[in-house]
Amino acid sequence: MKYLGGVSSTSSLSEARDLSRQLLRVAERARTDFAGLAAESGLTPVQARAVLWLEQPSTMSGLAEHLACDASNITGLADRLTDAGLVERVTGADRRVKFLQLTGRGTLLRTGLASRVARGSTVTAKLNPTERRQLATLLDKLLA
Amino acid sequence: MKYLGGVSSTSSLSEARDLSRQLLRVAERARTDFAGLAAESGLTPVQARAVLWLEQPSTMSGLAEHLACDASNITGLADRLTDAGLVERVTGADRRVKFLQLTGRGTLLRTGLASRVARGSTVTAKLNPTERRQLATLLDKLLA
DNA sequence: TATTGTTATACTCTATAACTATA
DNA sequence: TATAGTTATAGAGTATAACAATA
Repeated sequence: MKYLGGVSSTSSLSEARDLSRQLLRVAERARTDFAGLAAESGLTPVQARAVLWLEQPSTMSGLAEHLACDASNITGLADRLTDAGLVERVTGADRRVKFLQLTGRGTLLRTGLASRVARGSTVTAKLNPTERRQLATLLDKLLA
Repeated sequence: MKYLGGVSSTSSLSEARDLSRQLLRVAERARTDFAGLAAESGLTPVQARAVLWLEQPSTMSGLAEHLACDASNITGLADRLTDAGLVERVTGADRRVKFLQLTGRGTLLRTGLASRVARGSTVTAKLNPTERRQLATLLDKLLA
């Protein structure tokens, strides 16, 4: 940094670095919170993401895309969710395709998990309405 | 939601839910970005977190605490970083304790990774200075 | 031939429990 | 006895490659 000259360049650089650190810490916190909520439902984080995604039935490759992982992993994931009685495979019209669909028990579990994710977020607790609006705007820009 | 009555309750609930979703998406993005930067250095995300943490030498249990995992995992992690030539074990004054210390190559890699994490963040690119200050304030409150 | 899902394989991360060396 | 690290074991997530069934 000492080679960069201007004071404002230097401070904006370290400011950006600190902001990155903060964001990583918040991301870590969000990850931990989510893992805790998943565990309360007896699920790993990836299983929880899968169950939340399955509000509508999804092909296995669709789930792979959502989870951003190779499609070959979905076989085992679906097996474990099936063993837990949360998911069923339903063959599609194109008989190569299998849809994953929540069972009744899976739907119940998903509903509870989803509401806990919505309520249990650190965000809801620690920010007032104005701050939440501000944050939503900023997050929109980050995701744009 | 239709059983909740007041409009403001309803909208603040769905607002909180949307905000949670946004935060999870940002966290996911941050996670993906970080994994990509780690991979550019030939590291897994956990290995990258370890290397970044080792700016100062750390005991193995200290690293376990930082990574929020059981201490038994650090043996293998340290082995892999050692095999990669990035880390050395140094026995402490209390001869039960081993410090993990970056090698010269590890230090070089850490420096590059750290600067890419700082610069490569989605944050720096997409927000102006005012927005970054706002975001920093809000993240502080989330982490409080 | 191309696509969907499965299987086989290998590596990493993770936890628990039993162990060694040291304090 | 207590602590730091290791080893053994097991389960889960991840990728690549080869395969079967279907289109």
